[in-house]
Amino acid sequence: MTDTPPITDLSDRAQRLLRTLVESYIREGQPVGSRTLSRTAGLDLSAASIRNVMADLEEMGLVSSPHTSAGRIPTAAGYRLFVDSLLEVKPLDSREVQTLRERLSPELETKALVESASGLLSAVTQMAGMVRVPRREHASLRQIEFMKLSERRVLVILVMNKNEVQNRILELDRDYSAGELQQMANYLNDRVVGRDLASVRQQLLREMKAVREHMNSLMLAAIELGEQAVAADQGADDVVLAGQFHLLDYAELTSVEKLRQLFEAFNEKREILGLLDQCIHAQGVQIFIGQESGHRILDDCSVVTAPYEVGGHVVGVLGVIGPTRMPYDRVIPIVDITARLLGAALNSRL
Amino acid sequence: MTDTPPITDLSDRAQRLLRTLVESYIREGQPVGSRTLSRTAGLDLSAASIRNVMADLEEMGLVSSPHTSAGRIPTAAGYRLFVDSLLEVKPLDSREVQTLRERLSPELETKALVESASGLLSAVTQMAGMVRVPRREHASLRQIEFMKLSERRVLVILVMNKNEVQNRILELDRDYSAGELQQMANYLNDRVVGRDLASVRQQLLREMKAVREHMNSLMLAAIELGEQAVAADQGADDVVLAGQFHLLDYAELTSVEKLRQLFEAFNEKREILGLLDQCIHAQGVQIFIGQESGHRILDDCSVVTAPYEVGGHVVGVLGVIGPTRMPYDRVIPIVDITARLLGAALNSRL
DNA sequence: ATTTGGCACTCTCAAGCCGCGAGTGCCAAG
DNA sequence: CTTGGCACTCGCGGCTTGAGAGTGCCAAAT
Repeated sequence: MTDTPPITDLSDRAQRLLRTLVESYIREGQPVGSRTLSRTAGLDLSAASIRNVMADLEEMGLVSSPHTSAGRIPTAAGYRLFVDSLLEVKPLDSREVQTLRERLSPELETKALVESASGLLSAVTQMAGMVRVPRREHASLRQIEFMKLSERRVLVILVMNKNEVQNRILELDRDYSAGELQQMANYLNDRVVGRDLASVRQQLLREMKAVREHMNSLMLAAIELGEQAVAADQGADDVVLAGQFHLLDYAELTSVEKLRQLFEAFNEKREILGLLDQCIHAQGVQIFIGQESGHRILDDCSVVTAPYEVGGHVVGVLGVIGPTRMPYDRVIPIVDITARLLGAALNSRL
Repeated sequence: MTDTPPITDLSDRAQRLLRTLVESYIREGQPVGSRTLSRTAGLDLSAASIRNVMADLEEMGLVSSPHTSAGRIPTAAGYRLFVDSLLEVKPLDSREVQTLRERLSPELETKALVESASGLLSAVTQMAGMVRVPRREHASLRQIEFMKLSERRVLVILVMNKNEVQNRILELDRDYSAGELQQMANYLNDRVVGRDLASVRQQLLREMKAVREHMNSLMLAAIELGEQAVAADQGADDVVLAGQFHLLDYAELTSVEKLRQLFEAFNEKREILGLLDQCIHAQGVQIFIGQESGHRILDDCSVVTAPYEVGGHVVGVLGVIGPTRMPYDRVIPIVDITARLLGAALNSRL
């Protein structure tokens, strides 16, 4: 009963010391000794007393020493406790929020908006930023049009909202006249407009089965064409990274081999995509410290993510990757606010 | 007369030795001593004799020794001479060409094609690949259509070729009916289709001045709208990079600070863009060794580029960035062929 | 019972030293 | 002109050493 929430095991003093230690290590990047703690923790204890506490903390697996006579550094568990119970999150000052808001203008088109968000995350935190591009399942469809390109090729135009238009080129099974295409578009517009892509797709599939016999072939073709048009959300399996190079600044990641692997992973994106997708259903900011993310390559890193919403649905995730000793008190609100602002920007153009 | 083409100053023997030295250094990455050269150059000379030649080469600034008792390594000038006069370019074997050709299928849309090219360059050479996206000035226009989105917003669709469609959203000064938009489109299609963007733009500007008075206002509006539509080739100022992480493998670039700057430059792209633009008018493969590129960040790198053409016009440049000791004999034909294949792929879908 | 000063101990890190190996330059003999 | 020989230089890995930082533990003090 006393070991699952280790916080109850910890005296105020131990908590205070752990907190000071973590803060100091995050700031300086160097092991913290008892002497330093006795000076900075404001507890008016001698170094010797502090050493006793540190020995306890070490036994609990919250801190460790790189070698006998270095100070202590937090372990992953130490960071975890720190983040969960000891951290005081600094609210961003309104000037910073204002800057973020300006750079995430609803006027931008989706891609630019996402790139801007990723760039901002990296610039503001001095770490790597990442944004999972928004899923479109719940984006509602405003209008659908066909445009004949050549005999069997037709351009499908899906108008999503004020600032976003998608188009796809489809290969048809036979030649349709411009008039036929217009009819098909009208037919589809009648029954899909204002609905979201996912439900449109479902409905089209349903209708296709239901009316196959007693329906004229043009309608059937229309449905099929519509289905094809809204089917694959191509390119949606993507994530936009920015500022990876910032990670070169952190000495603790300096094993060239590790760095290489990390950058290779950034290049491939697959792993990052998996990471982000796995926390798309979490509520609010989520933090993975060290191995918690489950991805080997990120063992020495921490990841802070937050989902963002449009129209009440989570449509994507964004976050940053940095060293485990990142300034969580700043990073957490930044990621949080950026997610809200990105959501808001996407939302306000529906 | 004897100093501009230093090749005439060099005895056959010296050339042979320089060549062997450069090849060996490119392969091994380590200073080459006289002993090694005497064994590998196939000249049947003792190490002592070779030392004499090496002293000459050093005096000419073609090689240098990192310290008294290491072997010699090529200087930038040495690489230059090697590349200009001593290099035997290996033709790619047809299997490799075939692979490249398959991955650069004309079926892909422009963006995918460019990304594929960049990825291939990096994967095949194990260095960083880069592709300047094609300019569209000379891309001919097939069709132009307008689609009304809301009162004053209209979607302009520019059909460029079989696999490429551009669209832009324009804000209008007044409300046009769907019929008016159709008329405008017809008017524009009559006079622009099949011409390239640049000349279309010029013509529209000319007509705008010429007919301002005795023309009905709809035509004038059509011209203005058309002008706006083809005006800015947005997003064309771009370059697609790939495989930057490969550069982490080369020990000679291992000063973390330099690497950081390099990756920062990759991130910003501006500098890379400048580099590529500066060699867009060169014919065929161009090589910058060390400082020759004029960009500080690339002092320890070499750059190999080649422009690619569509319809007889150069529309872009591609290339690779790697260490000065890159295997030029392989890299040069790879860059060359990739440029040709990319051009061909873009061309065959006009 | 907790806190503290003291002390012995451990370990890293930087500096210095040493000998090896690789390579050079030069010279005199071939 | 070429070559073997020889003295010399220099970087590198290994070893030692001393300083500094920090720990753990104990006995005395509060």
